[in-house]
Amino acid sequence: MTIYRKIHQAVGAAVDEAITSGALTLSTDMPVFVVEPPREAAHGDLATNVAMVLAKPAGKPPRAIADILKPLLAAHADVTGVEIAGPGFINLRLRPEIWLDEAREIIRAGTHYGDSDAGRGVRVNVEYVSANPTGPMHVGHCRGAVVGDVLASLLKKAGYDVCREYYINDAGAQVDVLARSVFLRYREALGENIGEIPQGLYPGDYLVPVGKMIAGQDGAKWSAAAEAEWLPRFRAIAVDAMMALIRADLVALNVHHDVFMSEKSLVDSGKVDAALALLQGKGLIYEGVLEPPKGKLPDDWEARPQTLFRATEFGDDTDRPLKKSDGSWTYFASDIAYHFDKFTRGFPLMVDIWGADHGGYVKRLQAAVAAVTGGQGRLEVRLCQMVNLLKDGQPFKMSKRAGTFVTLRDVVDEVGADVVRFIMLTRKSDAQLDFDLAKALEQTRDNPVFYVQYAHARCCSILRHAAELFTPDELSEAGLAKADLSKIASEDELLVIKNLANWSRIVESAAAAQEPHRVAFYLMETAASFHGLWNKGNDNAALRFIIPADKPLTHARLALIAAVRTVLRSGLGVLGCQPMEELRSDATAAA
RNA sequence: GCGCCCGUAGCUCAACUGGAUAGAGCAUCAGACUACGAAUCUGGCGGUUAGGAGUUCGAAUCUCUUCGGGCGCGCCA
Repeated sequence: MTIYRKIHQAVGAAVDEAITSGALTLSTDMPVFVVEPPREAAHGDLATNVAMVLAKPAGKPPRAIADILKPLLAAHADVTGVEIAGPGFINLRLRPEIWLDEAREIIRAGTHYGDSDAGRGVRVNVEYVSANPTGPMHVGHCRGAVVGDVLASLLKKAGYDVCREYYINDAGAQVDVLARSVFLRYREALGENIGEIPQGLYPGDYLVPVGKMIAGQDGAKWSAAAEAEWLPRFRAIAVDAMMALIRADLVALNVHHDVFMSEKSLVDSGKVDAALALLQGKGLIYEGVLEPPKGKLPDDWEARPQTLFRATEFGDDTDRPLKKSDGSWTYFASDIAYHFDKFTRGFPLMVDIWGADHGGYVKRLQAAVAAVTGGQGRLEVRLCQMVNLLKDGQPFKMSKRAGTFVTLRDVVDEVGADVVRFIMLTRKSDAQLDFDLAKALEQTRDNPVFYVQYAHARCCSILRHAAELFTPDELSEAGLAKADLSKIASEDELLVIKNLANWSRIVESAAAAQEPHRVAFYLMETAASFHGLWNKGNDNAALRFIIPADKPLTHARLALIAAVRTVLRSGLGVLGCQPMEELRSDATAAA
């Protein structure tokens, strides 16, 4: 159990005791309170707001409640001091050994340190990327891919049962366009001069090998055929080929999925019809005419009756069309079916990662999920704002093969997957992000990736040097866990451990808020606290980690270093970044 | 016109979801290497949290409103 949880329980027990003894009477249920590190380290080890949240239910001023709880908390074996401060905070001081035990626990747990059961095994489906299978991934997909991938890892670490999913939009009109584009490349492969790629088709030369492949397999049998004859085959082959490109891009970015769900398979299996029939049965579908959209009116707008979903009954601003004028389902309709399918596969909680340009779509799909699951399923959507790609402050253009856009591969080739991943998380996802490829490779303080990697490499460097004084056994994790940590006495060192002990709280709160960027910020903080400690040794040689004349002290400090390294690894693991053993030119990733 | 997101130090951003004196980096000023990597660190300067009103023990955070920026607004996905 973490220190925070332990003390949280102790505070809860103190309140219960006060209620039992009659000192406190609550008019409502016990409110939620927190135990957290105080803003000022001088205020103690931990602080709780319990007296303030109890003020109303107990009908007493916060400080009076704190006075009642103070002696009860002071009696706890781990508490060495209780102070009441400010409007009614209760500040606690703990035995230093508590923190030293935590350092030992970190080394023992390894990168599993920080694992939490807060998610209680709830099954959650995280859907991300879901780029259309019409070409390689472009830079615009980067952020959502990383945010989704890291959020999934974070939820898993926080105790959720996570499924990572990709939705293949292989049923829409854009796949017909893709097939026609490939057909052109097919004729080209047969020796025909196709000239310029017409407007409206995909011009990228990544389609050239697909056309060649079909020409190689099928010969000229399609060249004079009607579109209706060749279209199905070209669609299928083209989608497969594009998904192969996309999967390779995902591998390059170290992004993983458990399930690739095909929209076409959903349509073919009748699940769209079934889901819509379900809504029909609930009386939520009707034929009607929508008001024209406010603001600028589309030129070809005309009022006409449509098949509509009563989204307004579930909080949307207007009812939404389910069928196109040609009678086929809209994308919205198959999306309803898709999310209903997720729900029936056992995911009461669904998280979708979308680009901000889809923001207007959130309400209607949440309305649909509420309707089709009878309120049992919950959809949450995290929107990712745009990334402005720069190099030395100038907009970055590369587009070596794709025609008009910068591919994800261009970016990964330029700076590496680890850097891309980390930088994508240096802002909360609903804020715009400038990504300067030149700065991302700088080895300076203002490059957060480097800064964190440097801290990890420094830990490794110290442990390498320690091999001159200690046996491999003594430097193993088991050996370091046995170090006499009571040698660690300085406030600076304890502060570093207190920061490490925050890791599991960060995991829980970042997972609850679905904000993976908090992990990146925490790692920067952890790196800063460690770099600070390291430099204390410059001013005062007695604070250096390796003191050859005092092996027990050195061993204890090495254990502290190992704990720092462990938490950095654990955090980098969540981010999907490789921790670096060294950052020299011959740098290699940790095994 | 409507909806969503956003507005915090000169710049780029945090603030553990309502907590204490709003914190970091960059820039700027003043300092620290006979070392385990100074690619780092220590300190100073810098704020009416866009403006106004409200909710309560307490607001950057919640509500309303004004201003400013971004995205979206039938039969694209």
